[in-house]
Amino acid sequence: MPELVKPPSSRAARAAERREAIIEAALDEFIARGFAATRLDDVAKRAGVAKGTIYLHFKDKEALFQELIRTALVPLIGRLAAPPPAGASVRAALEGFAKTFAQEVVTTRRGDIVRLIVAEGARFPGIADFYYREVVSRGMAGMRALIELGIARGEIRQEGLTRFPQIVVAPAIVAVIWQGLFGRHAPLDATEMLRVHLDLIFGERRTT
Amino acid sequence: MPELVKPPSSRAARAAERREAIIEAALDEFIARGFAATRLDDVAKRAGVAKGTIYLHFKDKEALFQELIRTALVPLIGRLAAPPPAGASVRAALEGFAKTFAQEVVTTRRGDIVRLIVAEGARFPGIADFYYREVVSRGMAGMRALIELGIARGEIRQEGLTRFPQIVVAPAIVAVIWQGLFGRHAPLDATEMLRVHLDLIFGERRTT
Amino acid sequence: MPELVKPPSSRAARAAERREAIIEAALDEFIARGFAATRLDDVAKRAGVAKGTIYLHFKDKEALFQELIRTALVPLIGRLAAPPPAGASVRAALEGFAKTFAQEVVTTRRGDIVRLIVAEGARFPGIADFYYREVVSRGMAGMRALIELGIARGEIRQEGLTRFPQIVVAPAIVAVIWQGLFGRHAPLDATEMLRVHLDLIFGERRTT
Amino acid sequence: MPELVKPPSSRAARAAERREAIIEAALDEFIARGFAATRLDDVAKRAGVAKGTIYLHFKDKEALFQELIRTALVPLIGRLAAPPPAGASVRAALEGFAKTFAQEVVTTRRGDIVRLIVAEGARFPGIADFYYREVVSRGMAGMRALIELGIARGEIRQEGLTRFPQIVVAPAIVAVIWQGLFGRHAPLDATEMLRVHLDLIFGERRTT
DNA sequence: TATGAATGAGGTTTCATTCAT
DNA sequence: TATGAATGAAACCTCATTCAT
Repeated sequence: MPELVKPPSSRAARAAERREAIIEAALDEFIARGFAATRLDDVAKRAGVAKGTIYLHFKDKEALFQELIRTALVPLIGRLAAPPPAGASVRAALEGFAKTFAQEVVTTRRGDIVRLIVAEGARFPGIADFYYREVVSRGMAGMRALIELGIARGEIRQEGLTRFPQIVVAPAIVAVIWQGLFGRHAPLDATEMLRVHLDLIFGERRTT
Repeated sequence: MPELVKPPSSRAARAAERREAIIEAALDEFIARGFAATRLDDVAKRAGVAKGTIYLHFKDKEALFQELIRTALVPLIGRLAAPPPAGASVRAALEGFAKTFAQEVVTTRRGDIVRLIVAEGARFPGIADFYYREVVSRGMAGMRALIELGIARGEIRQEGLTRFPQIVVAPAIVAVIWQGLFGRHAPLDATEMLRVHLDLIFGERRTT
Repeated sequence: MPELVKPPSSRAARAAERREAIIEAALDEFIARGFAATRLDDVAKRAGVAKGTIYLHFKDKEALFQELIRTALVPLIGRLAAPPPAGASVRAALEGFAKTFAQEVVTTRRGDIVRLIVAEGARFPGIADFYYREVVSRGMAGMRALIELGIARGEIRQEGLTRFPQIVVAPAIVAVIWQGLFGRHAPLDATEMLRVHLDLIFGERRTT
Repeated sequence: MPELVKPPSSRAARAAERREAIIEAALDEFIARGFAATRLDDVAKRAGVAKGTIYLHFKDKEALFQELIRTALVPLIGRLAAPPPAGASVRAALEGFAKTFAQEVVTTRRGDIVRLIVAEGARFPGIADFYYREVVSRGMAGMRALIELGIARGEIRQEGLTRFPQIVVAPAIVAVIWQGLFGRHAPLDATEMLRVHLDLIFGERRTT
């Protein structure tokens, strides 16, 4: 009878749960304070484990941070690699993307994660590299393909965009940063801004 | 001949020089490590003063950081509040701005400062507020005026830009961040990107 | 046989021991140097713990000092609240008190504690208040009751003493202070002095 | 024309004035914070001189403190060595002394000085020695002479007091300490207490 | 003689990491 | 595996003292 409290959890499952709890708690703390100012004590408290337990799962504070960022990126990657245009127009695809981004990234913890990467990335080459490799380069590639499709279909005129997909994404990134820095005093209607930006790329819209 | 060693340096002047040296050194350290991870010991060493001297000029580490950011912003503000288009076209004005930005901000310490603000701003409301008040809101207002002029002159078609001058600036911001995070492995031709972006706004260019 | 090294010491017990050691060491240091001049480094060294350990038990130096004083006072309070006269004469009761005080306070660490409170009390209102509430006011009340009893029984003539029990205690206090300041060069026979003082209050003694 | 501002002050007089100001300021600070916690910066500010000036007059912080105490004691010594009874009764002499003490020491800065000595004396043997030599031993001798006179004249019965003049002074000392520690919450009528004490020594009074 | 900027040793406090239980 | 008391290096900050002016 080794399991008195949580019968259905094997020991391994319990360990995984704890690990999850630590990651979750650490994410909150890192977002709130940044890497250097975060105390593992607080992480442990928030995760409901002892401080030493963190070291059973992660080599040290930096390893926790790095694994954290990687874990946190998975859902983001999922989102981006998700719906290819299928039969719809490129504009529709980008509008969908924009809407999703405005609603599920800019003002949510996903946005916090992006801000965290922007803030700490320069100090953690490993993270910047990983982020570039796993998210940015893929995202840029996908965006470029979409732009090319748009050009091929005549939806997009500006051929130069192919070389700088960043231009298409830039307002979304700026929206995330804006929200973090100035959102409190000068909130930004990200959805509407991204719509205007798509109008700029595709020409004045006729539908919503 | 009362001044034997440093002719024009009165004691007050020397103090001002030291203060300058501290700010300069602190800027470098804060850029390299972020606020929390910067050691005042290192700042002092780099500035060539004793640790205690920092406290003659700044109440504490945070005050140093805040004053630093303010001081560092002055030149940026100067750039932004600079000469309005005068007789030239709006496009020419923005091209000038873009060129200046690409050359004198993105890859220089001015860019580092912007990145520092982006990274630490969320943790220092005072700084974010100050930056918004002194730089961002002014910049946005100036940009909006320029956009309106462009629309009035028929150079710009997209009227929605008036509501979101951020769209015009976004690629420049993204260029700064990109440089900091991925510049090492995937350098970005900011000048060219901004040019493409202006093409998007004004239509394909014919002149440079 | 699960306990090989320190049989009765559970982890909690060991922690309590350390706390005790810190208090003990701190008391010595505070007595020797006063609050401001005491170094926590020395306290840690004397207690045989690391500097950081002190902070596991006490919020900061001041909290250590305050808790210390409180802890140190408990035995003193015990002494004072101790034996009511019972059947014996008031003089006998006071002689017992005086003897105890002269032997167990004036020249012992209990006296050092009293001196410490006298020296630092003004700078720590909390301590002065606590000391007044827990020791002085109770002591005065007890002494007043004793004086009243002495007057009722005809042992004491001077009715005014009821209003100023401090007079009865004053030589004892002065003995403590004298010992601390001049004891080295001009030792004081506290026992004899207190005896003379009781003679003053009760009239020339016939018994010892 | 060397004196532009303060014509009648010679340079030496000005120096003496500054020295006086420093002592005055230092006394206030030492009383308020004790020796270790007093900052020479504050002393300088309060004295209206530069920090360095203190070192022109005193070797270091400790020398300032020691000289201070000596200087501060002069008036006290004057009081004590003052007019012997002349023709009046011993009781009258002691009543005069008690009154003066209650009014001009207990609640004034002279009392603060006494408290300062009591608080710091143990840490400064030089001061305790000096104080003992210059004040206490003389005071005790004077008091003993007075007691002997009282005994010779039949005013005082208790011969043992000769050996412990401290008993006569004790309530005065206790009043000073009480005022410093508990005066705020439980003020003491020192004048009345000393009167009761004299009644104890001389027998119930008939005159004031 | 007077100044006060500068120094740097030294103090308090924090916190990542370890390890006995 | 989990705990959390203990560690001690290292950070921030203070302040007595010095010295060029």
